[in-house]
Amino acid sequence: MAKKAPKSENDRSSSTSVASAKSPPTASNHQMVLRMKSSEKMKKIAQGSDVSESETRPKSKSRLKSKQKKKKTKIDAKMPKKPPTAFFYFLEDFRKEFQEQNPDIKSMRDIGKACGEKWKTMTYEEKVKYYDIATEKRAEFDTAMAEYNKRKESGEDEETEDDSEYDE
DNA sequence: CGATTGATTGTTTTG
DNA sequence: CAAAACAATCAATCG
Repeated sequence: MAKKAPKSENDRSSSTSVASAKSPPTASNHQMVLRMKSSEKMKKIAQGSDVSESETRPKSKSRLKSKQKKKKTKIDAKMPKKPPTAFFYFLEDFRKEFQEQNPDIKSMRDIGKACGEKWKTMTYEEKVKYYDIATEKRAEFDTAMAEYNKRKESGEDEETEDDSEYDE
């Protein structure tokens, strides 16, 4: 049911393979552990693990304070930027549809909310599609990070500190 | 006029 | 291991 008709868009080859494939070429170390954990989590969701309504909602305190901007983690001359997550990819697609279905909506905050809800309703298979893309992206990112780490180990005396980074 | 917030979740980063 | 931060996006708003 609800089997999304194949859009004959097999550019990504068999992406509907679900978790069967799951072949993360990564093998860093601690990172791998974390990644594996993620997989476990997904499995949990796939099996449909109840709910967890208690979603800490700090309302606006932490969010406000956080402020996505503010390079606190300076250092980053070569620090690879974080690639968009699966959710973001989904957003890209969803955004277009959402705008078409809701041309009245203007901002993304509304879309984001809608996406979040829909995202939760999406099944693992559907999400996997985006996960796959994100995974690929991360693979590239991993390489970049390897160099970044290397560079750091090689000689990170200046910490890529160009100018003055004395607090703000 | 410019920069920032705002909202979503997922990965990244660092301690 | 855990928590904080940030990733895109774009409209609206503050200064």
